[in-house]
Amino acid sequence: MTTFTITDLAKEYQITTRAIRFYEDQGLLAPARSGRNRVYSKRDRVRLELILRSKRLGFSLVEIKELFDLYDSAQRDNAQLRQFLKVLSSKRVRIVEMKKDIEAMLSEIDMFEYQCKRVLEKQDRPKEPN
Amino acid sequence: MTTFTITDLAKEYQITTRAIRFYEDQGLLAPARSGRNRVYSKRDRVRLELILRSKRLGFSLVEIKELFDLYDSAQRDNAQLRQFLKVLSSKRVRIVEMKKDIEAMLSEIDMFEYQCKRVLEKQDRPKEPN
DNA sequence: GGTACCTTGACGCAGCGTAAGGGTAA
DNA sequence: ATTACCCTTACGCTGCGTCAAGGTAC
Repeated sequence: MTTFTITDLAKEYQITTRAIRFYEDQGLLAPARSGRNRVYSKRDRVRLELILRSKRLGFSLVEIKELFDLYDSAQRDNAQLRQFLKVLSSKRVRIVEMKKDIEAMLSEIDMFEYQCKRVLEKQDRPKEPN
Repeated sequence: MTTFTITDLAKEYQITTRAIRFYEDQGLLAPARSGRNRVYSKRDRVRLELILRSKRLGFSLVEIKELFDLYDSAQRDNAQLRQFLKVLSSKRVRIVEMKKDIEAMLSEIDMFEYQCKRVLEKQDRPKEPN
């Protein structure tokens, strides 16, 4: 079994060990222990990846935990599985909204760049040299 | 001149007046006043829109303020304009990264949905009819 | 004199960053 | 004994939400 230490994961994902411990505090991770030390499995690592991506997309830790819990209980409970599907589709809606924000932002950046560059060009050649 | 009250903007963008005042505290907005009351111009509204979109994309208020300040000084200062262009392109990099996160997330949601639905179908028809 | 706005405080919560102080294994 | 990890505890900052307490305009 491949396992990881907390610093392994911290380095791999460019975060602090503090953050990883905090996710555990909040019930998002539950690594095994070897004495006092935390030992992370591949499954823990996958969870951490999901946490980080979700966070980058603006989801709160509470939200992420709810999804994890729902997913876990959906393995045994059919009603929970249907609920999980519902929540998933609502997340999808939000993500599609974000995609729109991203497109809008990119085109705004394009516009700003275009305008700035025109200003600079004008100043480089004050009188258009025919 | 079209102007807006703080509640106008709060309602339009579905945020609290508290948030709008907070952006002012942080130097991101500087509405005119009519007595003690804040009066927002179209330009203020555009700024607010930019703030909100940037925030939804995970930019910090400090970052947004720096961009605003840079943009303002770029109107007069050529070096600042070049600096502004640099910062813009770094923002673009981050946004493109986010776009990848979004695509990854969407395909993960697709996978989860597909798997869940298969489980449900199996349970609806325990023994494949025919 | 309501009610429907506006104002300025101020306290509280989330999500960590950043030491502080200490144990453990090579 | 130093280096290189690991641990827990705790205080501080950001970005507001949410009262509180009051002023102003119709």
